[in-house]
Amino acid sequence: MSLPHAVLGLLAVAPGTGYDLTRRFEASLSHAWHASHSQIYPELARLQGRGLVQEAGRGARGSRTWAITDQGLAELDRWLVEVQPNRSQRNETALRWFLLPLLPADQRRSALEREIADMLDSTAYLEAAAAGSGEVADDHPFRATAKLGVRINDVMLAWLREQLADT
Amino acid sequence: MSLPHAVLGLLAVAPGTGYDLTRRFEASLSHAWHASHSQIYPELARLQGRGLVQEAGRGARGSRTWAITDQGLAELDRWLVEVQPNRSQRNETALRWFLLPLLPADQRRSALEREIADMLDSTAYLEAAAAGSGEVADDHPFRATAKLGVRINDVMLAWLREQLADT
DNA sequence: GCCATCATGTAATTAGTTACATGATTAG
DNA sequence: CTAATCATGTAACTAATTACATGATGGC
Repeated sequence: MSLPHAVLGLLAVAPGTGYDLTRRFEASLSHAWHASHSQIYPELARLQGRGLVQEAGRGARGSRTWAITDQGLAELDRWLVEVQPNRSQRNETALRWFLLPLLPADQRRSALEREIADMLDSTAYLEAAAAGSGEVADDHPFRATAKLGVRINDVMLAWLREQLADT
Repeated sequence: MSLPHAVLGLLAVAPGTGYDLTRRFEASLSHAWHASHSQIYPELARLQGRGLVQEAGRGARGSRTWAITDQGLAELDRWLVEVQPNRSQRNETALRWFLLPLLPADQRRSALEREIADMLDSTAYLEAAAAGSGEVADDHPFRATAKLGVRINDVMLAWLREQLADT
């Protein structure tokens, strides 16, 4: 279970409110992890209970800003270094691409065309992130993963076009 | 929720028992979807209830062989063509790579080295699958996704090595 | 006879989604 | 004044994991 470490990681970059974290999951972590506010608020409470985050102040509209503690940083490092990652994955896109050969040729072609269009959208989005569009600090190394995403998309796009040509 | 369609897809390739499907998830679908037998048996019962699969015979040790029905094939096609895929994902590897810059340089280097080793293992496995190692029928186009996996791994490996060089 | 593998299920728990519920502030 | 956005939470439900439970067959 990686949600607590995703939250710790985002708070290690900068403190923030639950609402703020929800947007940061969406903006900078959407290719790696997804979490909605209904998961984030209870998780912040649990992490506080474990001493890994603490309230760093309250703002307007009843907002609570959270910061990672030294214990939280230690736990994040431990997880990155010691815990062997769970490589099993569920990826609906990969599942679809795997099953696409089951479709008759004409339906397969139109499905491939839709996938190509979606992939172009995704690449445009990641290129903006790789160029740095304010979601994270300007020179933050996190942008490296967006660049990786662009390269992976290029490979996937080329593959989709080959499949289309072969159909 | 894609589990029912993953099961239908595997049964569209060939009929099989719940036990058999469990192994096929592991062998040919592990890069796209993961499911254990405790999910598969109840799912087969549900699909039977919806008329999308049917029992195609019983074998030794109380085994039940399942086959997809025409209704099941129609549902699978409909899902592939009409349902817009859920692109939100959770990928622990991507999360780790995203958070790696938070580690001090020496720990980051050893973490990157471990990732490189794991990636080489994964590539070896996928290359065997792309060459065709009996998991699916010999000329089955499903092998195309293994080839895509190899190419993606190449890009990821190059990226990891760049990160290591920059650390 | 015993161990590996084949084979099927259920129960308890944890994780994640969707829906419900409420209220403050700000820009137009 | 009103709509968008900021802001936080809980409840109900669905999906997935881990643990429990049992038994057959085949090779050594």
